Amino acid sequence: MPSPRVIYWFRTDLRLHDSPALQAALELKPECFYPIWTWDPHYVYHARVGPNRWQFLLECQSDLSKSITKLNSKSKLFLIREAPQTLFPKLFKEWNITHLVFEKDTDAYGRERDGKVKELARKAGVEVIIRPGRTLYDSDELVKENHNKPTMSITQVQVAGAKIGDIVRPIPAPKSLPDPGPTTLSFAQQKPASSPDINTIQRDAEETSYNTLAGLNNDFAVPTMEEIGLKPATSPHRGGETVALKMLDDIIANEDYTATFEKPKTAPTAFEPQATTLLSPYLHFGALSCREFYWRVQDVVSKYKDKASQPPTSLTGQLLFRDMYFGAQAALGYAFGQTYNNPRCRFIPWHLPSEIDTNSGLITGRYFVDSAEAEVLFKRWKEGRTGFPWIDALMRQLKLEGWIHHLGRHAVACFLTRGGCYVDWERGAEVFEEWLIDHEAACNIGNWQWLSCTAFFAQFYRCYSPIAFPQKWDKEGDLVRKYVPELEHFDKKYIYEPWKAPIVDQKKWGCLVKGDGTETADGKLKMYPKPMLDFAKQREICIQGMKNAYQVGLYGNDPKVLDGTWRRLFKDDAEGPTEGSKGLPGAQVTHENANAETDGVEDGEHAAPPGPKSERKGPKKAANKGKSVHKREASQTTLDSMVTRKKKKD
DNA sequence: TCAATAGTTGACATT
DNA sequence: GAATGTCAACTATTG
Repeated sequence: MPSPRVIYWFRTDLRLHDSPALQAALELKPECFYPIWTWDPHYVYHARVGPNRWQFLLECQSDLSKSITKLNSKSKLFLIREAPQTLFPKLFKEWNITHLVFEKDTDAYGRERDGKVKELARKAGVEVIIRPGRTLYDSDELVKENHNKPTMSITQVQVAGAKIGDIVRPIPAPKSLPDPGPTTLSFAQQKPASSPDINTIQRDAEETSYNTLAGLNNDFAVPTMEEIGLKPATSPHRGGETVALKMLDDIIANEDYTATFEKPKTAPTAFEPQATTLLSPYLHFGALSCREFYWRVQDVVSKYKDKASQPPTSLTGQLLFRDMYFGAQAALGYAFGQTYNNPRCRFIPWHLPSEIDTNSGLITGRYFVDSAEAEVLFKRWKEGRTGFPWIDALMRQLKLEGWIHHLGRHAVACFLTRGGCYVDWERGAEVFEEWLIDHEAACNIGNWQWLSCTAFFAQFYRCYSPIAFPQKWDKEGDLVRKYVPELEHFDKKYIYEPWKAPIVDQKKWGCLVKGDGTETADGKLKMYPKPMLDFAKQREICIQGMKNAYQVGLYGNDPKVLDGTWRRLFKDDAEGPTEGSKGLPGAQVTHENANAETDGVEDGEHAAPPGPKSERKGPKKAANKGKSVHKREASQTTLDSMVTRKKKKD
C-alpha cells in the first residue's frame, strides 16, 4: 500500500475550522497533501455572478491560502485554472494521486459535476472520500428521514432532524498540514468554451483567467479581479474565514442579542450597523461553518433557559430554514429552481415567463416579454427607479453592497411578484443571483417561492406595502436618505411617498418628483421618478390573479402546464399571459426562435401606463428584443460539452 | 372525517 | 406606544 498522496478539493468550504471532509483527508496521514481549487467555468461563464460576489470569493480564497501557509510554509491554496472535469485525470497522473477528498455538494449542478469527477477518479484508480459538512444535517439524510420527500416546512425539518440525532459539535482547525509534493504541471491546459458567457456584462476587460494553468507568475496564486476582467467591486463587506470568526466572536460576546434574537423583530431599515448578523455570505462560501455558528449560539441560549428565543424565529432557527431549503433542493434537483416541471411549485401565469428547453425540461435563462409594460416594470424595479423610495433604496443598496436585510428582500420580492408587478419570481431570483454576495441557490430559490406564494407560504393576501411597512420600522427614512440621496432633504412626512409633497416643497428640498427615472436632473434641481404604478390598484389586481390561479390549482409538473393547455382553465382576461386555449409548454407565449432579434411589441420605454391587458390588443407575439433578453443560450444539460469542448476561435 | 389551529416577519382600526 | 381584533381567507397538520 503506497503512502497516501491526497488532493483536498476546496469548493464551498473555504475554511479550516470545522471541516469534516478536511479532517477525513488528514486522517489518511498523507505523504503529500495538495489543497487545491479548480477554476470551474460554470462560475465564470454560466452562473450569474456580479463583481461584488467575485471579490468576496477571492478574499475568502486569499484568506484561506494564508491560513494554510501559516500551518505549513511550503503549502498554500493551489488555484488551477481549468475545469475539474478535464483537469483531474491529468492531475491524478502528474502528481501520482491516491485519494481525492471533498465536501459533499447537493446543489443540482454540483451533484452532476461531482458525479462526473467521481467517475474519472474511479477510472484513474483514485479513491474518493466525500463528507457532508455544508449544512447542520446531511441534506440527503434529512430528506430520507422526511419520508424521501423535499422538506417544505420547518416542522418537517425539526421532526426529521430529531430522527437523525444531535447536530454534530464543530471540529477544531488542524494544527498542522502535511507538505505538498512536487507541483509541476507538464500537461497542456484545456481551455473551456468561453461561449455561451452570461457574465460579459460583469466585465470591462477581457476575461483572461484561463490564459495560464497556474496564474501569471506560475505560482497558483488567487486571481485578481483584473485577471478575470471584472468591473470594480463596490461592496463594503470583506470575505474570509478570519473576518467571519471575528464577527462571530463579536456577536456571541453580546449574549442578550444572541439568546433573544427574533428575526421578525429586527429592523430592515437598520444599516451601519444592520440588525442581523451579516454572516450569510460567509456561510455561503463555507468561510464559516453553520455548525460552529449553531453551537456557539446554542451554548449561550442554554444559559438563558426559558428567557431565550426559540426556533423558528431565533438565530438557530435561521439555520434550520437554511437546512430546509437545502433539503428541498436535494430532493428536487434542477426542477427546484424553476416552476416548469416542479411538483412543489404552484403554477401562476406570471408576466415575463421563462423560456423552456423542451428537450431537457429546464429553463434556458431567457424569458418571454408577453407584456411590454411588465418588462418596463421589471427594468425599473431592477434599476431602483420604481418611484417608491423604499423599494428603490433597497434595490440600490443590493446592487451597490451585495447585501440587504432579509425583510428588505421580502419587500422587494413581494413587490415584483404577487404584490405589485405580477412578474415571474424566476426573474427576481435571477437578479438576486447576480447581485447578492450571499447568494445561496437553495435559499434564494426557496425564498422567492415563499414570497411569491408558489411554495412554502400561501397567504397571498398578506401583502407588503412599500409605504406602511418601512414606516413601521423607521419614521425618519434614514435608509432612503442614504441610498436615494436625491430625497435626502425631504420631510419625513413624505419620505416614503414623495409624489405627495407640494411642488413648492419639492423645489425647496432640491428634487422634483417627475418622469420615469431616466433623467436625474432638471436644471439645478435633482429628479426622482413618479411611482410607476398605483400600488393600491395593482395590489387588488394581483390578489385577484393569485386567488384565481390558486382556484385553478395547478403545479409546475401538471400535464396541462407541461403541454400548455393550462390556458383553457383561465379566462382570457385573467391577469398574466392567459389568452387562448392552447400554447407552448409552460407559460411561453408564441413559437419563436428566442435567439432572433425580432419583436412584436411596441418599444418598452413608450409603453402604455399600467393596467390590466392594455397593451394586448390584436395578435400576441413574444418580444425578445436585443438587450432586454438574457443572453444565455445553453441549458444546464449542455454544461458538460461546455467544459470539454475546446475554446472556439473567433 | 372534519373542525380547529398553526403558520418566522401584513395593514389597518381600535383599545 | 403596545397589544389586540378584523379584514378575507391560503395550506397543512392535528386531534
